[in-house]
Amino acid sequence: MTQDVKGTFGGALASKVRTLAPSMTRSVQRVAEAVANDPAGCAALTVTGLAERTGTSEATVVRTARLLGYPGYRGLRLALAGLAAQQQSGRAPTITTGISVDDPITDVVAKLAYEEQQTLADTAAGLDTAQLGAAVTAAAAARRVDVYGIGASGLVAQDLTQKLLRIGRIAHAHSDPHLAVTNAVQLRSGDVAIAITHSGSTGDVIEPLRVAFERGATTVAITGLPNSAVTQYADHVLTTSTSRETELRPAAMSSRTSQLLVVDCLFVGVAQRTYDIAAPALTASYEALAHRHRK
Amino acid sequence: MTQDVKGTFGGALASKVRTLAPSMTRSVQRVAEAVANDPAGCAALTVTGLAERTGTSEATVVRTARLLGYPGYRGLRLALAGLAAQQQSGRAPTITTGISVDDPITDVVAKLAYEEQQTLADTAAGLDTAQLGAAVTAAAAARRVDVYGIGASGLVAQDLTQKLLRIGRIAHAHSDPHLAVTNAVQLRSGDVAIAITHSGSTGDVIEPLRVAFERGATTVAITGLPNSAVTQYADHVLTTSTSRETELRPAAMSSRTSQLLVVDCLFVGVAQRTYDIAAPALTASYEALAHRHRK
DNA sequence: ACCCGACCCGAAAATACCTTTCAGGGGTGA
DNA sequence: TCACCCCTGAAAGGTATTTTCGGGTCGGGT
Repeated sequence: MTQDVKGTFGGALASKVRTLAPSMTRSVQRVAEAVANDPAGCAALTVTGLAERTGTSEATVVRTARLLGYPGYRGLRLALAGLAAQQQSGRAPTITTGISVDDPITDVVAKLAYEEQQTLADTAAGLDTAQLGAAVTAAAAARRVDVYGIGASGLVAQDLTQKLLRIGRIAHAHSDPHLAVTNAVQLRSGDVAIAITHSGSTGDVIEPLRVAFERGATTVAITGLPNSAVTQYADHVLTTSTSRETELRPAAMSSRTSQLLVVDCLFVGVAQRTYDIAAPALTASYEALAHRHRK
Repeated sequence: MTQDVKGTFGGALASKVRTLAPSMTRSVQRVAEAVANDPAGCAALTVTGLAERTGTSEATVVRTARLLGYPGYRGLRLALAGLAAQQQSGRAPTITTGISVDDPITDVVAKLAYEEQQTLADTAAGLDTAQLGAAVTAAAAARRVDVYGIGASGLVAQDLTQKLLRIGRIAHAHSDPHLAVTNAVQLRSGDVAIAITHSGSTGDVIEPLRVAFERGATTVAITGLPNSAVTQYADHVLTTSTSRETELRPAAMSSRTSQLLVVDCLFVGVAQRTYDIAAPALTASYEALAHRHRK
């Protein structure tokens, strides 16, 4: 950090200092300047501290605060803290670039959070609610729901399954391609099969969906590429966002966020449609867990 | 629940209050709520004033400030002033209430996306980067990393494991409590054990962490309640945000988002520290998958 | 050149505020 | 029912802030 770049902020306080400067005595001016140049730093100081830093006395500091229109140093300090916060938050949107190797950990957190937020916004914007509604309707009425996913998408599949089970739906997640196909054969009209694949071309996931499709089940594809292979066997296609991946943030990471949002929407939708069953089921599972923790 | 209008702002402080609320006593909670609901108003009050307003004593106010992570009331008050300033400087809160049964599907998508974004922001704001850095350093140097998680947290554990494996780290996820303990016994100094539990009181997850802790491994807890049981065996605690859950959006959902962000940060951090190994490993796994899709 | 008045300024007293200690009270589990 | 623990507020104890006050300096007048 360079030494006094801070001085150029355009707060109301700085202008007040400038206006009043001519009518100030030397010592008071020193204090006022210090305060205008580094609000954040001064906010952290006590009267005594600021007096020392400016080479003056406590009395002078208080006088300065009064002159600037505050009831005392306490008031000035509060205002300073506010300024500091604003200053800091104004600096936040400097996140444009991706994550690089030498980013400090603080930046990593900020950037990741920011990117995931972007992903969520993109997904929400790009989601076809008509398709989603259809998928929800089908899932809410289904005898059973099978979900296929492999690798990172496999976890999303399990997440969906866990939640559907919680609200009394019968759901299964399959990561094993063979078992998936074996189970898909059991499906028939009125059942629902959901395939989750970011690329849309994961053979191991497409295959069971194809089987389910041919057996007459309602099929749903959650994918980032709406024109990919998987969609040809899908009655409803839910599109996840394909945000750019950087070297340190592989595709799996952003696609997962996106997939989870879609899956959550699906879940909440189903819960709404089957509220009479879902609500007590949720309560029951909540209590069961609470009991477990208590013991 | 009271129906204060102001209470819906999404500051880091509000989320911290929510996070810690369960572990708070009545009086402290009263103070915390007052502070979260009206930062600006409280910033203008002295300890005595705030004590009177909340019908408690000065001691309690100071205790609350400490609990929220400030050195004393002075610190809290400064932070409050900052918040107040930020709040005032043009912020359109767009108060979205929770999701209700009769929301159309379009609203569900929008609200879910918004809430998850909030969760991300809160998590990022509340994450202790020093703790995170320490955890990263330990994980980057570890001989092996074991991750414990059950239920929804189990999926997060698997997610972390998958990613660490991708960059050449040796990692295992355990959802089976018995196997987890059995494996924990194998750990020793230089190894890392990570427990993921939202409530912080999941016995099946605490137990293996305790074992790992006693065997001399570096232990990390990822939890929403930083004062909970799990932290007593944790060298480093990473706090996830506890956003309010609604009936249709159970805790598992928001905690998952939060946990995943933390896990991602951990992953990226480790990838940075071990860049020479991580980068080629990522490329290799990417190509292996591309090849698989092509066929 | 000297004196006088006005005004700045900082040391120290006075006060307000914050923090800590301590003992009573209420709830909980045995 | 009893004992225990932990929360809680009253009051003592410490800082931080404010006020007071007297020394010092400077400019103008004699």
